[in-house]
Amino acid sequence: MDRIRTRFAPSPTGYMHIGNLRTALYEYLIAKSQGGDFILRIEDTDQERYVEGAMDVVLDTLKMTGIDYDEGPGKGGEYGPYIQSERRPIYKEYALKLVESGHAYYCFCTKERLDSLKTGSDALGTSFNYDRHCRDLSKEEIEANLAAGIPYVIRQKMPLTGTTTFDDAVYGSITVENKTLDDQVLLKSDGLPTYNFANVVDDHLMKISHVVRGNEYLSSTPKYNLLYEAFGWEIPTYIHCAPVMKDEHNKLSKRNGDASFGDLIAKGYLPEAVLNYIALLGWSPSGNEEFYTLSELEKAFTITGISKSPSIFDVDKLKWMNGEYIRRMTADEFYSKAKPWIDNAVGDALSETKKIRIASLIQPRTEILTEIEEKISFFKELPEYSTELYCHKKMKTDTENSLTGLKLVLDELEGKTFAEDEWVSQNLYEILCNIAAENEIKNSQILWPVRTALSGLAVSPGGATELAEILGYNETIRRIKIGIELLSK
RNA sequence: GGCUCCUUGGUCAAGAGGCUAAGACGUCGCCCUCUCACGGCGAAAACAGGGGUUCGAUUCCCCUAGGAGUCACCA
Repeated sequence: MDRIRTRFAPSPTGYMHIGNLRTALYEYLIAKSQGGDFILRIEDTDQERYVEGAMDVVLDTLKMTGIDYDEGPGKGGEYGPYIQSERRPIYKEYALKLVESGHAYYCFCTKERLDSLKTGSDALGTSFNYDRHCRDLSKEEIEANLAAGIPYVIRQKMPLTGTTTFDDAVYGSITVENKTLDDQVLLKSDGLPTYNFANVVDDHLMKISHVVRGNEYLSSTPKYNLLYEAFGWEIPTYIHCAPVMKDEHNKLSKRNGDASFGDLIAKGYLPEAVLNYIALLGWSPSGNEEFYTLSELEKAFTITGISKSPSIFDVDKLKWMNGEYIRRMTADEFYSKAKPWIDNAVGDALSETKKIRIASLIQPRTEILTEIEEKISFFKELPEYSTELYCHKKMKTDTENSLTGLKLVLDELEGKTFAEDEWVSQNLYEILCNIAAENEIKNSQILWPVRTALSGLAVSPGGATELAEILGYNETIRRIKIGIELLSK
């Protein structure tokens, strides 16, 4: 069997679509799971869509996710160039070969003629097919038109009868009637190939063995097959993937304002988590394991696990998985990822040690990195809060006993000096619980008021004594006094 | 509209003639607990509908319904 070779062939739009990234992933995995090659080819034959810097988006994404290509722009390879606009002369040459062999023909129809055909078929409510007006022009007519410089396109000459069958590794065998196939344009009047034609030529020339793409191409695949046959080329294995959806009816798309890969990263998702999640969107491993690194995926991936029906992108599950990745990090790893966000939230107010302590508190409470800031900004500045916060049914607290509790704590702590190793959560916890015991009240009637006074929030990343440790003695006393003052009004 | 494809819980999905129809997210409940989260335990929740084939269909076939894709000198 020949070497497995797959390719990712994005058109550079400056937006890394999640569906495209998933296709790239599958292409990479199919190749790598068999020890094959993964090629990057840029399809930029549509000059109108040219976007500055768009190729960098593709390159950066692949780099960030670890999807490394063996051949492609910037890397070279045996079958370059890998940018379609640099391959221009190739396509015409192959189109002409098809004309010679009788599988394609010159078409000199004007835009106006085609438009009127189209409006005619629209009126009938039927599909538009080219009426094959130029299909059987005589050699003389063609020569004359060419000599006169009349613009032309080259069209594929479809068989008029019979059927064409192709096999897809996901969808199985699909057969269509040849008479439903349009004599599609292969070479445009500007001399550039259409996507369908360039794809076939490039895939063959680059020795692509497995063509992986969205299932929107399923219906044009018979035309591909006919092209391969006309050239006498070996037909690749087709693998069509169902789309990634935003909801039941709509694809995930830039038009709908849906997040691109870059957007997700900016929102605080980790590239590994995103990759892991989308690997599972439309593909299922043989066991129940859901967590895979890229190299684990390379081992586990199988084409038979790809599903036929569309998958809805579930942000909730991605979030959960991202949180799971965060929780599985070592404390050091998490701190280095979280540091920019922590710095942003608390500035220089706290020492490095305190920040590390904060990181340890928020690590199990963070699903995406962007949540960090709002969770910890109270360390820097006590928010304004309502005394309602002191009332908690389960803690059996109200504004009155909270005031009492805070006063007891203040009495106990104020004026005392604490060594550094004494002002720690564990020790403070004992002190506070002792206060409760001595006064025969519930622990919660001390702890809840203190936690509330220190955070000014209904929920906080840590309990009373953990917050106190980080805030330090002075700030703790200050915030307790503020609480007492508020409750005394 | 023609052609092609798809259809298991709210979501991702396993299952390939006989199963109490997996697992995960989410939801809900309980436990743990200095709030919340983490963690632990548990619950509710699905084979689109109708016909066949078969001793037996989620699984095979047909039809219906619903959905998607495609029908460009766009990719």
